[in-house]
Amino acid sequence: MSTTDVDPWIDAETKVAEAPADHRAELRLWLRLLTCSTLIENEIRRQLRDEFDFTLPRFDLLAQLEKAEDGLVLGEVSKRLMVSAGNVTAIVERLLASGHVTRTALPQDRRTQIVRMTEEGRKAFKAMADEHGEWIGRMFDGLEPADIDHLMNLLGKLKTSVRAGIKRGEET
Amino acid sequence: MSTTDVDPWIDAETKVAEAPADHRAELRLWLRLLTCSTLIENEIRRQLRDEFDFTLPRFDLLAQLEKAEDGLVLGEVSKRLMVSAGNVTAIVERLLASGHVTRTALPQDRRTQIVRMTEEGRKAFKAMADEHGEWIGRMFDGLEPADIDHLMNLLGKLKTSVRAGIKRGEET
DNA sequence: CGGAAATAGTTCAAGCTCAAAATAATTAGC
DNA sequence: GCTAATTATTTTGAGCTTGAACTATTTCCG
Repeated sequence: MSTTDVDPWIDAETKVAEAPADHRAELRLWLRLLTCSTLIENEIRRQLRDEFDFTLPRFDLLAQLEKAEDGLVLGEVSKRLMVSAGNVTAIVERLLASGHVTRTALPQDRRTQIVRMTEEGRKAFKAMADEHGEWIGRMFDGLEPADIDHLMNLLGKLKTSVRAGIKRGEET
Repeated sequence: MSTTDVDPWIDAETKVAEAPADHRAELRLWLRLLTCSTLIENEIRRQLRDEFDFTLPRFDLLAQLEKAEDGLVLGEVSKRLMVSAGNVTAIVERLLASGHVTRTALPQDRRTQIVRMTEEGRKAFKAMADEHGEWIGRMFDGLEPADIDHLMNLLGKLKTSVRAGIKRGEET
């Protein structure tokens, strides 16, 4: 039924010759990777909602602003969060309404909007980020420091590989 | 500035005594993990859309049905995909409209609905799954077999750790 | 048996997400 | 200087997602 039953030597030969590679191991790895991030992401959403009545997209946007001291141009936020520009517009709209950020047009180029955290935004973010660190710490608790290091390296390698693969895929 | 500069012996002592752990390395790892899955997921969405005019949630649901020969109860799909029940209802509704699946109430318990793939659904899924494997293969191309093995193990460990951490977090 | 509790799904309102089209402002080329 | 192309963002329409409230059905147990 499956190629895993047959002699590995023959399998390798036929595979190269005619059979399309099945990428079984890669697929399993992708599923496991997805499971991990879904588990973590869902837990963060839940906690953010229960503890702070806040959403993950809003938190993620604030996190970008925290890292960049002098505010960020909308397009830059979109790029960093890997979401569409229209999406950023909508989230900023809501953060504006809740008073976490301000939006100002750049005088020298009135097309571009700069988003900045307000003082209250900064305070609220700090409280959430502290807890957020605890949640992550709790979920990653079963990993040794060496595991963390190793995962960082391997995922770095994967990131590079994925970027290259996407580039190749776009040319099609 | 950071605790990484100081003597590790002193650091460990103060950390336990008073300073809240900052979980810096864990946080960086989580961000990298998230970047990887977002990159991969976005690419799969894009290809699914461009090549087949299909969405990832629909594809994921079909993938669950493919694995389970005799159809699946809605609640089981919800659990496996880690999404809400209402969400599954909506996606099944659309797959029903496009003819990829059927939905039948179980005679012995009329509350439960069983979803099954149709012949056309199975055919459409096969075509997409084949391509899907190629996309994954391309993106994971830069990883050695040993890397894949290693990542599987480490992510398995992470998965266990995360599940345990979530359980501890729920008790709060 | 008969009502209370549990279980399986659906509906709903709000928010997130995208791609495509539209708008507005700037820059480039003649 | 004036039009064309480019750039930054917003708008729009469709689909995904959630938690909470609701409906329908089954099970529990007195």
